[in-house]
Amino acid sequence: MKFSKLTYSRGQLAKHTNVNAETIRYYEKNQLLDEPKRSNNGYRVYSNTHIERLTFIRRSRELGFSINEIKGLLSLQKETNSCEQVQQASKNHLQDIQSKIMDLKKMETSLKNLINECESNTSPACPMIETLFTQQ
Amino acid sequence: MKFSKLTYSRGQLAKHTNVNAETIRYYEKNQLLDEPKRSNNGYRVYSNTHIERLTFIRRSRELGFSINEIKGLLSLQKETNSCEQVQQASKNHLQDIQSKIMDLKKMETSLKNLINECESNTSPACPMIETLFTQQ
DNA sequence: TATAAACCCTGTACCAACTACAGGGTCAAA
DNA sequence: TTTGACCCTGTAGTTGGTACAGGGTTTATA
Repeated sequence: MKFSKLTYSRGQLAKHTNVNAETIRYYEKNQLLDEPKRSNNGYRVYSNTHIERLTFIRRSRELGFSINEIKGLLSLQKETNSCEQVQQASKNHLQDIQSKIMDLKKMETSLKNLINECESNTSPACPMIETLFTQQ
Repeated sequence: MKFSKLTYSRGQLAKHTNVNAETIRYYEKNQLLDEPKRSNNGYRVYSNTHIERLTFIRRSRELGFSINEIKGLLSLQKETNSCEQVQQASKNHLQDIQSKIMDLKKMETSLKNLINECESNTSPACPMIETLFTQQ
């Protein structure tokens, strides 16, 4: 990916990176994104470095990394020979994702069962509601 | 499940239902749980009805229903012949869960691929970080 | 050239679903 | 009697943003 311009306003950065303009301010406030220079009128002036970094943040968010995890990755990025640590952090995160998947699959199964009971229901009471009220 | 007592303090209700005592106050403020009577000293006094309802709420939360969805279910519970509506609400919710599962599985796959690249890495740079910085 | 639209700035409030105080009052047991 | 475990209220913090309000600037168009 090549960048033709050298500087960008907040709105332009937003468009280039597919990140909401307000979110950019949020990332700055939360120290994910460096404070950019300002032009005479006080407007933020971003560089290609910001584009790269913000793209990294967006991709990491899409992978489900939290803001704090991304901070960790960004600090590792600066170090050499940090690949193992990056790997370890990612494996931990992978486990989180996998356990979320398992939780949701449990929900899915339980919910499907309840819906099936409703499907074959002939009584006036709803078996789903009944079960939720009485189980455990 | 049989209840031996007729009334409960907030802490006792919390223990019986496995819901945090502060959460009970939160549910009351958000109109999920009826305001209980008060004793002379101002303490909340709960009944078995509250136990049942709070159990319903907890079970529904465990199935991933939102507070608003639970409000909907609780209002349906009062109506007769609402089983179809309950079913429909649950099917909608099931779809939400299933799309969350798919999203997480996508994350899982991408993350696994990135970790595998790290595994076979011999260069000083971390391929995961590189990819996150440069992709798209 | 006027003016309107489209930006940019700041700070703050809102969302969900809780949790965790602070700063008090009450109650039960040793 | 005094200590600890409760209870009360209101409010702030959590996560990852989004959405104003109330201002200033810049750009496009009539």
